[in-house]
Amino acid sequence: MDYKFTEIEKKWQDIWEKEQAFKATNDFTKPKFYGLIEFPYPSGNGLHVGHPKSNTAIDIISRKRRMEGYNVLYPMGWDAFGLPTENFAIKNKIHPAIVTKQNVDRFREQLKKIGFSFDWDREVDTTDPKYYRWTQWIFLQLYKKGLAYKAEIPINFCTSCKVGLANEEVVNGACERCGGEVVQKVKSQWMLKITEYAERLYDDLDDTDFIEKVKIQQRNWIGKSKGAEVKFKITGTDEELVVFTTRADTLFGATYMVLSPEHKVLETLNIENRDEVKAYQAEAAKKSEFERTEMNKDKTGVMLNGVTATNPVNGKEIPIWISDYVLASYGTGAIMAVPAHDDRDWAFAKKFNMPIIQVITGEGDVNEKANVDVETGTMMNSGFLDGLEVKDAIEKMIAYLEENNLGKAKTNFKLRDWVFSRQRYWGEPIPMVHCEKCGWVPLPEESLPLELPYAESYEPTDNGESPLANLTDWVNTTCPHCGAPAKRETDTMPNWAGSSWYFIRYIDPHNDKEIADKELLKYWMPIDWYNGGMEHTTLHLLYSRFWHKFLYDIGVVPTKEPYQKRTSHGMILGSNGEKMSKSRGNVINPDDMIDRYGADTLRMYEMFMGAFDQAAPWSEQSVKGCFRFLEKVYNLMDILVDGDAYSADLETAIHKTIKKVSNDYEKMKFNTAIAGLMELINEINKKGEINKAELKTFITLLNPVAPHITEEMWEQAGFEGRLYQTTWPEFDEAKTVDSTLEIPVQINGKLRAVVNVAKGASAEDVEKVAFENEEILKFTEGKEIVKKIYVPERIYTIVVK
RNA sequence: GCCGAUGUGGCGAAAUUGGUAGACGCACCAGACUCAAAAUCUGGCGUGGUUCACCCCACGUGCCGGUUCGACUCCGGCCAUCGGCACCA
Repeated sequence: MDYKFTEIEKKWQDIWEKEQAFKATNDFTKPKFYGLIEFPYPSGNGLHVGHPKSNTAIDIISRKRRMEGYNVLYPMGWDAFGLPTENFAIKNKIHPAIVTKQNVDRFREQLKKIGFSFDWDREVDTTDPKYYRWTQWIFLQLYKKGLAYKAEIPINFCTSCKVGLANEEVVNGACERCGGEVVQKVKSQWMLKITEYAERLYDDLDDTDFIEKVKIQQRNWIGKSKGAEVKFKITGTDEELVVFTTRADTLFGATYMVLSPEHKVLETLNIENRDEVKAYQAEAAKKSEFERTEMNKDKTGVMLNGVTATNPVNGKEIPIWISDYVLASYGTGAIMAVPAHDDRDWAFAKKFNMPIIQVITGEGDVNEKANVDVETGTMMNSGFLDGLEVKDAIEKMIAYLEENNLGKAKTNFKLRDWVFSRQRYWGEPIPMVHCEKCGWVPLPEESLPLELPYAESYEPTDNGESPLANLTDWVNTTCPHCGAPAKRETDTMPNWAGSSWYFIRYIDPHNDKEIADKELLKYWMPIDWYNGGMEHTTLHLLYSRFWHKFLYDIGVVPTKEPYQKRTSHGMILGSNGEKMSKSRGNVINPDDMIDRYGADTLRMYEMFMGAFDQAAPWSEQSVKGCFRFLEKVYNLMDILVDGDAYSADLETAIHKTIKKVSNDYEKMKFNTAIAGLMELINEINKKGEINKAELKTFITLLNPVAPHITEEMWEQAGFEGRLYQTTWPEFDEAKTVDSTLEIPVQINGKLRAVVNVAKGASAEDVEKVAFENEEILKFTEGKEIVKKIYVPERIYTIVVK
């Protein structure tokens, strides 16, 4: 029979839609499963082959869960605000809303053609005012709790996109999106205090089932360091300089201090060489943060003349420097320099002839090279710490500092607050109004959504203002507080805003009273399984966890964490092994694949191509291999015979396969699950017939991967109801083992024979058979047998001398 | 520099976590079918040696060493590739 995949796939997609096959019900009596994949950004290029990889994986789990009796929520939506759409709109003079609609329609159609079991009734779109009403609402809650604030800060500014960027969006000094040059620019920006949640974002990872890689990357990004703050008196004044150090034990080795050029205290100090300092500050300000970190080989700096500090533990007077190797944005913007045990301080000390004092024992001369290998060691030149082990010395020093009010234990994070303003059109308007009298005033919640006004031109302005600034009719408003004339905020939100909570809206997408119904949230949260790309680990994943924790704190959501489990798929590379990109000309269009081989083949190939979490190159030859397999599957209809129990000669193979496929799907080892099904079909074809019971199990196991062809076969074979409504097959552990076993026999670790024994044979049984074997006798005759080892059902080993 | 991952046939890979290395698929080779080709089916397919052939033997999972009856798997030391972070005190 001909495998007419186009016809079959269309037929079943229509039936599923008509029957609302994958609708999630609010049936609280059933256990729930909430499966999620990152909703796509509907770009003009259409669906990428990477999308189906993630989607199919969770689709497989979702389909399996339904058959296991779960109430499954597997939704889809659109993360549609963002720069590419806006840039496309500017270039082609089409309104971004229209571009978005076109792209969404295309994406939806493409996704439907692949047969994902999404509940399409729950579609969300971040650019829909009914949706972003709640994005704005969340912002207002953040504002009320003091977690959103406006600050004049140097931001990363992309000279090409003309937009401010979060630290996370700057890659090697360039804009993450366009690769344009990023410079520092001081602007008044809305900021979100993600740093207030740093500790919890770090610690609560312990309660999740995220894959280890994701946890580690998040922890590194949050960058927790335990240490101490230490106060240094500025000699002859009452002023103090506070530094942060992770190595309080090395305080006796601090021979000078360094301040960042931006340090506030510099304004008030009585510096003799003020001009020199000013010149250095100006120089540093010109450089971008990237340039400052790039030029890290050569240390520069200026010593403050006429100002010194006192080392609090030994009373020594030490000089103070400014240098751009000290960052204003981390710790206190000031450090104590311990050149003997820090590479950077050492390089600086060498260049400017500062004294180097070794305080921890170790090999090598600290005058030649800093001794930084000081996790262990004994204190020296350190007064009351002398002779202590490093670990104890840190503790003792911190205790000493606290007792004498010279400092205290302190934990610092690398994570910085989230720059939330964008000077762009295509984003959620920030629902704030600036009044001369009242300052920043939030819009009343009832007035939301604050809709994005229609604009003729949405090109960024040259002065770095948002295009909304040109819409004076919209900008000019009245103060919600006092009624006086006021101006709206013209910056918009970053596109991370809409994606930071979308999974909440899926639970109750049409609710116009609240973000989502409490009972429903209680039932559906948390998300049981979330799959997505590693590239979102430090951006989307962290931001959405932050918002979720905030919503938890104000009683909106019932769980501390949004995602119970997070997994990550490997990238699909072009057939040349390089990243797929238009410029490399190695892009595969999923539509082509569906036209030529069908959606089931596409789905199956993407699951079969390699380990799920690893990158793998595209191979059209292998796509054909999967197609051939599905043809073979379809041809099982030609050899179908009656039978309502597994036949004796296939029983073991089937039980084995049920076990393997069930386990492998759960572990996302889709490639080996499929290989298992291939093995089974090879065995069936060797036999030349399959009975109905066997077919039923076979197509049920394959269904999550290839839902269309299997549903069609289900109908053709005359099984009752629909395959998507059936239950997942069970296996009998006892029947997964063959009745006779092939036991390899090794002598001194080398395979010498394979013997057959019955299932459940004892070591004595195996020994008996083994020593009847000619090969074995050949190698054991006349030798002393030292040892015999039997690993049940695995291997039999003889050691001879 | 730091953190993480990876390294196995011509290629994508697998190995129940210490127990027959290379399952499954691709490519390739041979045969069948065909006037022929495609498709399909059957068989072969790590390297080397030996043999008419079946058999058999040795070697083989990035490199060096170790533990073990037995190592892709564990331990120690390197090398390479790819990600992420990077003057974070």
